[in-house]
Amino acid sequence: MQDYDAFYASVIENENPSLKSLPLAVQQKHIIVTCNYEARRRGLHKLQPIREAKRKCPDVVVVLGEDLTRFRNASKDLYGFLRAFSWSDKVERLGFDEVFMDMTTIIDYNMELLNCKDLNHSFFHLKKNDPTVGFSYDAAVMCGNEYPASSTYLLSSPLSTPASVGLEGPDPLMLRLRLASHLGQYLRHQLEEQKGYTSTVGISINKLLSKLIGNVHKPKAQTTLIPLYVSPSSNKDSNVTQFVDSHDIGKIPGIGYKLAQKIRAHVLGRLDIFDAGFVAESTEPLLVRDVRLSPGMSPHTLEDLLGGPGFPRGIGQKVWGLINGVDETEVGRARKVPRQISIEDSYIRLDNIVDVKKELLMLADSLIRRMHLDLTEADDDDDGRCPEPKEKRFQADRVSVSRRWLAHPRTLRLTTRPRPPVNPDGIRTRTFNRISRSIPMPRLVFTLKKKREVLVDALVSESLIPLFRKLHPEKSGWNLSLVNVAVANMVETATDYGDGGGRDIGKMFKRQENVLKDFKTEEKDIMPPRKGPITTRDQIDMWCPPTPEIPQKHIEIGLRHGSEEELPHTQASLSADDAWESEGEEPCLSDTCAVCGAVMPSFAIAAHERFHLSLNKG
DNA sequence: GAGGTATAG
DNA sequence: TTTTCTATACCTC
Repeated sequence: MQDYDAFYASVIENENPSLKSLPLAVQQKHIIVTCNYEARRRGLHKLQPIREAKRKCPDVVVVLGEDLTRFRNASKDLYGFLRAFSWSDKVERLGFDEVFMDMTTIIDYNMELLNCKDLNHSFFHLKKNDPTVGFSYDAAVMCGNEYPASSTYLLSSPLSTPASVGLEGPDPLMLRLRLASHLGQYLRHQLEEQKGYTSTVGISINKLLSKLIGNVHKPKAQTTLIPLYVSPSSNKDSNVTQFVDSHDIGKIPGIGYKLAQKIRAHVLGRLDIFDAGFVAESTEPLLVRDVRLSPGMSPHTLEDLLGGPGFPRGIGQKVWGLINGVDETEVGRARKVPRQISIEDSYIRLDNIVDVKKELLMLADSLIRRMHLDLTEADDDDDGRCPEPKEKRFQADRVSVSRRWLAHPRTLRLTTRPRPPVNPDGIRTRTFNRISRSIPMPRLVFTLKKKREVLVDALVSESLIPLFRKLHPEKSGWNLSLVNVAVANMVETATDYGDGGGRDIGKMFKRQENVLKDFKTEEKDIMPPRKGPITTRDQIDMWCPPTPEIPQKHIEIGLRHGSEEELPHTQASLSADDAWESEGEEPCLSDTCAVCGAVMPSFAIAAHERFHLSLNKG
């Protein structure tokens, strides 16, 4: 696991390097959301009220950070940078500033190339096909910090830990972790030199442990957790168990506020026979060790204790694993588009429809900007996803000005957080809850031709205001502390060529069929009945270029490009957009051909692609 | 799909 | 026991 040090503050510092030596804090509303390490040295910390921060450190530089655009962009950039080092694409972002990387394959490869006779002069290979790319390192030693600290065993064996050298030579796991530590060091240096960001890294055998171990030395550092299992006959705990045991139960990732409360109530409640009610409310620290060793503790006990509404099934097993240092969850694969996009703002008081509409306009505007940024790409061959090297591709002699959708969200959602109603008698406040209403995404917003302002106005008056009325039917009496607008439930457009290998038209066809199923149901759901019968033949004639015109060779070199010559994008795009705009007339969903990238109504896709397939065969 | 809960940074 | 502005996974209906 890798995380960028004081991320928001680092982004600001990179934009304005003169700030680097000063105490710097990033403000959202009335709090400091994060601050650099100089500010932390002076007593500032995350989520601190600005008043307090300014009192403690009057010369702190405060930067407003409610607009997350620059942080999001920096995060994306760094993520892309790190992702390029992965061979498996198992690179998962957690928030804006943390990245899990599963480096198993690259470590495996380098383990095999290791010369056991001369570990000191090893070369770490970063590319399979180019043996010159990589860096020199000493595979006989760990790089960076170790846990437990290396000094605890250096006395007995200067080059390796007791566990790493047995009768049969170095422990392979130990060796793997050493390689990982050098890779971690390399990545941190690259990130700093090429991108200007310092980071801290935690290295271990699963997500849980790599995250926890990364916290041991910060910032600008790395730590590797050495499993160091003692002999099985011994009663002593492994390093892993000792390490996890020493954490507070609530500090374990995956065990949040609610779970920690329940576990505390259970364990402390049994220990303290007096006044269980008081203890149950307690927030006093409770170590993982005390939970693990508490009487009757087992996966089943935990399932009974923790299972229930709001929690996933198998939570008992999951938590049991966590408190034993076991975490089987895979590092997620890099995704092309996010699952959802949401924009929100919080308010001191928002209690009338005029202000609400103003806010909705602002939020909707940001949302549409973001949809264009994150859900579309340049409609251009050189978009970075094409697996062919540049030279092999056709040089596009046209200017690419248009964009195409990578995914269409199916759902639009509005959520609000009403301010807890003040009951006349007491301070009775129901839990801090958000409520939401959602509707199918209005297709108008997928138009790329209209001015954003037009789409925003339509979205607000035709969708968001009605949603708001559903949430808050009363004309007054409400007071909101937060409003959020989100799009979710993405349906990816099947234009993905990037499976690493050659273009398998059959495979793409299969994928496209799956997506089509999706659109077919949608057609059934929202398309009005047709006025007259449209035959399959009609559709083919409308959207398929004549077969004999395209030479076979042309297709093989550049499928998409070749076809675009027959069906120029601008024309296809125009037609599709026209379809969007003619609301009542003949509305149809637009889609993009998986083979050539041409845009056309989704009903025409299947026939159009069959056309490609027949070309490929014959 | 719709609405909610929990967790994370 | 929540501040901010997000994002994800998974639950029930």
